[in-house]
This record gives sequence, C-alpha cells and structure tokens, in this order.
Amino acid sequence: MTDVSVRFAPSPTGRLHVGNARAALLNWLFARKHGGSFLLRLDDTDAARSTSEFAQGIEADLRWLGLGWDRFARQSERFDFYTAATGKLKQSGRLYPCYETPEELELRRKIQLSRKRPPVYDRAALKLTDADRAKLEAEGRRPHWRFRLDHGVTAWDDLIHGRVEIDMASLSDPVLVRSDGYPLYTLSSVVDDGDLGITHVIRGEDHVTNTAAQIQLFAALDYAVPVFGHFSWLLDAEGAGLSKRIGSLSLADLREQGYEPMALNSLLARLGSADPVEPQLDVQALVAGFDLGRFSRAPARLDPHELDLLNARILHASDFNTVRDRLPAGATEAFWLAIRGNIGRLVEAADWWPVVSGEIATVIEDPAVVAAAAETLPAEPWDGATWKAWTQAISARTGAKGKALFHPLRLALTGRDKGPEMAPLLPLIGRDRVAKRLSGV
RNA sequence: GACCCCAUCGUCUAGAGGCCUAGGACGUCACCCUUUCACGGUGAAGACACGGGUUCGAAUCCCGUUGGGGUCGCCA
Repeated sequence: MTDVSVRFAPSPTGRLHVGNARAALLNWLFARKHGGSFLLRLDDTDAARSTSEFAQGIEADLRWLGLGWDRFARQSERFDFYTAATGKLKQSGRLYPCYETPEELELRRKIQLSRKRPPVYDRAALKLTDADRAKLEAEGRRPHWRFRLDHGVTAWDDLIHGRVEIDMASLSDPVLVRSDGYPLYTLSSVVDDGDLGITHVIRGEDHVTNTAAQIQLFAALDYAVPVFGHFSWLLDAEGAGLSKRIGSLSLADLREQGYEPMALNSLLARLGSADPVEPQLDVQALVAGFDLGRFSRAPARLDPHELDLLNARILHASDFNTVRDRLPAGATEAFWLAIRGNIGRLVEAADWWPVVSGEIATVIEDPAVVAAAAETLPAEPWDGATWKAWTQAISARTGAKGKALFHPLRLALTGRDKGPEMAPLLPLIGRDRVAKRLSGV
C-alpha cells in the first residue's frame, strides 16, 4: 500500500474562487484523513495567461484558508518531462501529427452538429501519407499532435460515482501538443501526476470524460493509474449554473468582505455530503468526519445566506486571541466577549468599539427615563451586576419596565435599538461616557 | 444534437423491496430565557417530480415523460 498523495492544480490565470476552494479543501482533507501528502501544483504552461501575481495570490488564498501544502511544483519548470513523454508516445505510435487549422476543425464540428452527429474528430490525419505531410509542411503548416485512443470501453471505480464506463469511440483523440510545441493539459497533467506519484485524483465532475482518455495515457506512459474521484458541481441559490454568483466570487473578495475562512471551510467540507454542516473553528477539526464516499453525485446549491449564518456562529464561538489582530486598536478581551454574540461579520466589531471607547450620536427617546437614569447613576467601580441594580432603581423611580425601560436606555447609551447584552457592556462604556450620553450631549 | 450524471421537507441529505404513519442537519415558525432587541435553549410545521410497469408489498427495481447539471477546445 503506497502512501496517499493528492494534489490541487490551479492555473495562475486568476485568483481562486469558491469552486477552486472546494477542490483544494477536499483534496487537503483527503490527504490529512489518510495521512498522505498534499501537493500544490501550478499549472502554468500557458505563459501568455499565467502571471506570477496570480501565482502569489493563489498561495495567499490557500494560506488564508489554512490549507498548507507538503509539496510544490510548477509545470513551467517541467517541460523536459513533457518532451520526453511525447517522444515516448511518438515511438509507440500513439501520437500522430495533424495539420488542420483551428478554423477548419471548428467548421467540421459545426457541420457535424448540424447533422445531429457528435462532433468527434474523424482521424483524417491518420490517413496522411509521408508525401502528404511533406507537402503540408512545405506550405508552412506546423502539426499539432493527437493521442490515438484505443476504442472500446474504458472503466474505473470512482470514489464518488462508483463504476464509470466510457465508450471511447464517442471521444475525439485528444490534442496533446499544440502546433507551437506547447504541451496541453491532458498531457502535462498525466505526466506530472504519474511522475510525482499522485495516487488519488480528486477533481470536479467536468473532468469525467477527460479521465477516460487520461487513464489510457497513464497506461501508454507506463505510469500507475491513480484512483479517481469526481465531485459534483456547485449551483447558486437559484439552482442555476455555478460560476455566476458566489461560485465565481473570489476568495480575495470574501476575505475583503470580512468572512471567516473557517465559515467557508465548514460549509465547503460538508455541502453536498450526507453529513451536517457544522461550524468548526479549525480545519483540522473537519478531518475527522470527512468521507468522500458520503458525497452525492447530484449538484448541490450554495446559498450565500448559509455562509452568513455559519460565519456568525463561528464568530460567536471565537476566542479573543484568534481575532485580536483584526479588531480595532485597543480592543480588549472583555469588549470582544461582550459583543461577539451579536455580530455576523468581524468588521461589525469596529461599529461597537466607539460605543465603549469614543463618541457616538445618542438618541433620547424618553426624556423622563433618561433623566431618572442620570439622577440614579451609581458611583464607580462598576461590574457585571451594576446594570441590573441601576435599572431597578430607574424602574422604581419612573415606573417604566420592560421594553419601555430598556429601549430608551439602550438608545441613549449605545445610539442603537439593538445590540449586545447591556450588563457586560456598561462597565466598558464607563461612568463618564454614560453621564455625558445621558445629558444628551 | 449526441453522450454522461442527477431527481426525497425551502436547502444539504438518510434511505440500497417490508425496519418509512420517510430520519437528521440548516433555515422557518412557536415557546422559554433575558423585567427590551440580539445571543442561547426547547418544540412544531415541512418532502418521496409525473405516468406506466415488476412484486403479496416500491421512496427503493424497470421503462417513459418532465426538469436540472455536465461533456463534446490547438482552455484548464
């Protein structure tokens, strides 16, 4: 039994979005669950679209999520491996040169489609003679190279889908090398997975047909064929295709909006599975209950509202130490404990900080209650019991109770009609501020 | 258009012929707590897409319909 080795292989042509995060997380959890290693591989063979800024951004996104990697590779440094692989395939006759232009291929596909035929490559290039090829090359055409698939059925036991069988005759022979010599995903991915000893490929459902072709490629290159698992796609709240709203939201956006990474992780690790979504404060805590086999084959909807709720619950349970760096300067643990149960995003803490430490606009709703409050204001020191004693005194003097008592007080002291429990908040505000606010200044 | 996947409460799902008067989680609603709101606690309502079969018996098996998703690139 070889050690489990998985990878997350984004291409640095943009920042990570929610869909990517799920792929990364699922692989990471699988690795941790099985004591294996997690490889971050940058699929940056497309030099025109890949940038180092995006590459750094992706690494930052993963670190934000708390998903560290054990191994790192970038495809742009591995061209020699791809060249060696194409040499091997040419030798065994599995790779053949084709001379159609992209426009010609596009036209053929349209014709096939209009005839209600599947748009599969007809292997015309296989019938080319040496003389034909020489003539085409003389015209200045450079070949692209296709992998000759073995027709028949290719099958595998998928971690999520179970037994999958693909009729290879319904697939086009995949292009492995572009006419400019660059290797394409199908090739580089297989070479790297094989060479780097990836044992389990866990990726989105959009890759299932790729997988059939890649299995043949693994075999043709004498690599061990990894185990595959294809998770279903995420849909937005309306059930429409994913990559529209939150699915295409970048992690950088979510971070900027003040979401907790563990809210996202908690949701993504369980959504679409048979297990309940529960707020967890640490990625490690997600490992124990993780089981790919409990994921459904049906696409799941991701409701942004659910993320909000989870975010709030995470915050309500978060210790001061985990958030102190992102709290307003000077914020104390007592302050955090007083307000954490009342916020949905951490940024809201900044709204409460002036309430206990600075100036706010007060609202005098009931002058009689406020006046009584000012008159009965106890001397410091204050503690958690001060509020109750004080409000009892105010109630005794004015006859106000319940909402009629608390609403005006809350408004006068905090400027708002809802918020954290007043008992712990009062000592934090302090007598001077309270007196000032009660005077309506 | 062809092929593949999917179809249970609002949402994520359990269910692999009788254990299902269909279970859980989130949300919703109600109540409790707090002499306010929120937080928290307890409880309730809430679903087998439709039509045919097979069977003593179907949410579970088969066929069809409808609906959703995916793939069919010199993208990844």
